[in-house]
Amino acid sequence: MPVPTIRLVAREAGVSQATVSRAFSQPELLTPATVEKVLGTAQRLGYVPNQVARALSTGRAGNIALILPDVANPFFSALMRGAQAQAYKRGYATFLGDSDETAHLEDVLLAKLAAQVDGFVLASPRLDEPLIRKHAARKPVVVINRDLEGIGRVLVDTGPGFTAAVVLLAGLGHRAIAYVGAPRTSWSSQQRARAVTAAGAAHGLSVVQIDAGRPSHEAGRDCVAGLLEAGVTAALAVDDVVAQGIMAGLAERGLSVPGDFSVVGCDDIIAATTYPPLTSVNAHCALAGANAVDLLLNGLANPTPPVEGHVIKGELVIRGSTGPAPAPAPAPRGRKAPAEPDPSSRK
Amino acid sequence: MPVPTIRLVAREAGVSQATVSRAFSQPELLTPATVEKVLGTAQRLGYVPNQVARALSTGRAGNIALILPDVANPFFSALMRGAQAQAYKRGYATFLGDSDETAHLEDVLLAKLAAQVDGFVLASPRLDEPLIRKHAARKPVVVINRDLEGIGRVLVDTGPGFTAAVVLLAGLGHRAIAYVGAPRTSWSSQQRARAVTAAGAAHGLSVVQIDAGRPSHEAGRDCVAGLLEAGVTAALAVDDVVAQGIMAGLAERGLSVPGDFSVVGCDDIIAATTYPPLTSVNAHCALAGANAVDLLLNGLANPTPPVEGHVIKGELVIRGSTGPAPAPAPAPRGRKAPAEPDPSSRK
DNA sequence: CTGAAAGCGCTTACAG
DNA sequence: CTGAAAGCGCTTACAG
Repeated sequence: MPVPTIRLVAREAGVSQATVSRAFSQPELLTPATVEKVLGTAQRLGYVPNQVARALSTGRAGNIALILPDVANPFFSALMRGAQAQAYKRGYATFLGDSDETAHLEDVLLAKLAAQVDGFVLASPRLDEPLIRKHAARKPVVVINRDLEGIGRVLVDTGPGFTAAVVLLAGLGHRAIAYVGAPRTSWSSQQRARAVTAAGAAHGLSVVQIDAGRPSHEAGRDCVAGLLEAGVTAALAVDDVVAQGIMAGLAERGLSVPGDFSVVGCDDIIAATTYPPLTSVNAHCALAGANAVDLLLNGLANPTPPVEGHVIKGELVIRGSTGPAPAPAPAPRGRKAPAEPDPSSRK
Repeated sequence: MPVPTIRLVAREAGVSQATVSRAFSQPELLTPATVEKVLGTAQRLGYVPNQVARALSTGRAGNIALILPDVANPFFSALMRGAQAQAYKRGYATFLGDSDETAHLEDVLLAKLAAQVDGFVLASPRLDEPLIRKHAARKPVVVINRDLEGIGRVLVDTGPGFTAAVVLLAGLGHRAIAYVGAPRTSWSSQQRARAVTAAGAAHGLSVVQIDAGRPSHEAGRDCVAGLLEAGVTAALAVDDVVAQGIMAGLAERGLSVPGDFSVVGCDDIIAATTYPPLTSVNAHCALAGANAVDLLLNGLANPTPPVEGHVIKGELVIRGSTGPAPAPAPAPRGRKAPAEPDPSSRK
């Protein structure tokens, strides 16, 4: 059963192809009666305008593409959900390109999809700046969490949230903390590292930085040895996945959170579901995705779009993974220590 | 700067459009010298064949669409990752449609994308059978986790895994267990419920069924009251997200896993990252996605594709959320009980 | 308000 | 092995 085309509808409705076309794209040019007649027979025939033909004719594809490093990461799947929903609302379909954290694949995906989309949303691109600019020169591009002058961008400012987290930890008596980050290429991680360093200095905390590599649960777990060696009592992680990994690594060693160690994450997607629930900086992932799509689509509608930078504030959400600093075990001080030996050694 | 078209390349290379076209799509029909000449000038001009025009002309889009109920669910994001990667490998781009667990949106997405894709992968469709068949009659469709005669499908058979889980629990001394499922529309949930019921009967366990509604962390947490009321000592959940929710609900009430209660999940994406790590049935999500794409694409290549059903076995992975049944508290039995009172009440 | 016709950038029988 | 030409299904000035 062949798909009905505009010709068939025109013939059946007794009008020209142009009229059928207008009934769908510019009904205000037609008599209500004509519109109704055309739409009616279209409905009856199951006709839907062919997007491909429309795209070739108008030069507008009605599609956008979202390129991201890893859909399996909750931050990006939440972001993708927000982006896709918003694009759908505005009549656009969404391509997904997963670059597997690779700059090269990102480049290839951009090139391959260019002809089929009206614009791109690049979430946390791993591409270097010149290449991003090259693609942006050919097709409208909005980047998320990358601050490039002259390119539309949505930035989730998690700095204040991380600062608040450091203040929280300082207030709880922690003196030595760590920031566990992703590789240098990540704008977000750099931003968070800076906030932690600055806030730590301001509150007299010593701060060590650890690079976990590709942000994953394993990466978090694997850096626990380093954390303990460094003698810190709290860690702020680049995201919740890494934070959860750190908690798992601590649990493996019999350390409890927050009793023995405090952990802070970021994104706040899985944070409420971990055990214990993570204190985390909310990154408003879905909103970031939706805003990026809006920025892109508004730019398309506008002949000379002003380049906008949209900033979303990420605030701290305090849950159960942060608590008072543990009393230092190796060198107990205070007068009660000698008078009250460890109960476990009593027997 | 206008995008170069086939005409420009033809003129510059001193050949016809047909020759340029062939140089890209069927070079074996041309002299190597001609191919080289054409490709050279194309390269120099920055020419890339316009996919949209090609699609209109050939009727082949070079795209597929993946429709799923919720990208934010780890099962589907993992599946999407596998599908997208495989499609890319075979030269296809992937549209994502998130139906938000809604049959209607699924229907709309199918219709809107139909003209732009060569086929669909429907993961756990919420659509009723007649509508799925309607769409399958127009465009090649492969469904995942839905058993529809005559339609290509990939089924993850988690039945044996759930059976193994029930056997495990029975061996650990549990006598009353629960299956916490999703709504009736889910083929997977029905399959799992059947396996649990059958295995429970075979091993003399009493089995209660609880419907958690839309599978989510909250849904899992919310059904804990019902679980405890029902007097069961273990729960098997439709997926890991719900299982994790159940663990959270138990923790809220001061119950420990697996000490006081055992929990089993399914999918095995987040299972290794929860605390305690979940005993779970591996659903091979990424593989399912990749296989579905292969099935679809192989079908496209084949003039009269044989309808295949591809079955993936899901096996049980035992971790820390399952343990011996707790001794029944209200009616302690055994001779030692009176002789040895609870130590905590001693003081 | 509506229609006839050209054109979007390709592909592909059909000739030669 | 290569070219001229029709056609894919729309949209949109241009007339009327």
